[in-house]
Amino acid sequence: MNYWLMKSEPETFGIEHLAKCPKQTHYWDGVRNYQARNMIRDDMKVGDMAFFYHSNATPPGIAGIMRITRAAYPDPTQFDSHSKYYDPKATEDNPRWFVVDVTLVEKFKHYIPLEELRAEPGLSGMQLLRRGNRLSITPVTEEQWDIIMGMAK
DNA sequence: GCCAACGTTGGC
DNA sequence: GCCAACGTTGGC
Repeated sequence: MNYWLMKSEPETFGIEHLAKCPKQTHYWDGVRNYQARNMIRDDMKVGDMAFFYHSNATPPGIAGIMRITRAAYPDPTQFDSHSKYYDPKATEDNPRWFVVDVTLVEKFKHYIPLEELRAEPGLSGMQLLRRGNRLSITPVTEEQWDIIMGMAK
């Protein structure tokens, strides 16, 4: 089982949006970076757990946790010419972008701001915290997961 | 295949 | 709104 951190801008799709979806489940769309795409397509498995990270928020930080409840399938927004995620080079036979389904597990009572993550010595190796990191999906180690779960209490 | 120009991300 | 970092595009 793997752990992940997934970024989304709460103005567009935040943890409150996921909470209101039927079965608190939705597909995680709009990933348009090949590295992140490959992790979605090849590495994310049903049962994996993920942090829901609010980027471009005030303050940015981790809002809760999700479970991966369906493995990769083609991102429907790539075929929708009205979507901002439309990709004219993608076809149904040869899709370029993928989604997984995520289900809300818990919204943290205590939101963990980025600043707190940076201040935690045990998290110094986290990919999220690396300078210049822009990847919207990053792996998290079990040790990092446990530390952050402890901080959420 | 190089690389300059350009676009995007995301913290501040 | 600024800007550093970095991915993508396209001319050559």
